[in-house]
Amino acid sequence: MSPDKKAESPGVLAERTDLRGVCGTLPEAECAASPLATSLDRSSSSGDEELTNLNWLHENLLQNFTLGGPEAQSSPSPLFDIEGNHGSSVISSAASHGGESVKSKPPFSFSLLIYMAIEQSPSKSLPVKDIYGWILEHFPYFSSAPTGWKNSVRHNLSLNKCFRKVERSLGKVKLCD
DNA sequence: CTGCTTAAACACG
DNA sequence: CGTGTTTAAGCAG
Repeated sequence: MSPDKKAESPGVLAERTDLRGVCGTLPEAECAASPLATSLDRSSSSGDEELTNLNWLHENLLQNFTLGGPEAQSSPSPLFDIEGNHGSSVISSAASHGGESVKSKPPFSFSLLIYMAIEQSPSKSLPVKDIYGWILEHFPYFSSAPTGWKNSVRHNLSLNKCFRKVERSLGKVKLCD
C-alpha cells in the first residue's frame, strides 16, 4: 500500500540536515567530514580542549555568561566556579540577575544546562542522576519542577548525540570528543 | 525553516 | 521505577 512513501512530511522535507557538523554517528571514528580541515590547531597545547559538536554553541553562549564583560581572560579554562554556591558566579548571576527572585527559568536551554553540568563535572562525565542534581543544585527553579523537566532533560540527552553515554548499567553521560 | 519545550508513549533492566 | 528513545505538537526567532 502506497509503496510510494516519499516523505512523511508534506511539502519539502529535505532530509535531516542535522546540525552543522555534529557527527556523533559512531563513538569512534573521527568525523572528518570537513574537507577543508581548516586550520584548527589540534595540538591542544594550550589547553583549549573544547571544540566540537555543540561546543560552538555552548562556547559562544557560555562565553556570554562566563565573562560578562569584554574583558578577556588568560585562563584557558575559565570555567565558572560553581560548587559551593556562594561563588556561583555567572550562573547565579545570569540566573538570578535582574531582580526577580531566584525562581525564574534559567536563560539556558536544557541542552546548555546539561552541557554545563557535565563540563563542570570533575571528570567530565556524570550519571544522569547527577545531572539532575547539578541543575537542581544550581537552579531552585527546578527544585519543585512541575514535573516534566526531568523528561525534557532526558530527552535532550538522547537527542543530542554529543552526549556520549558511557558505562553500561548506570548510564554515565560524557561529552563527545 | 530551525530550535527549544512539553507531554507522553514504550522498550528495557 | 528509572533510564533511554522516539513521536508529536506547539511556539519563538
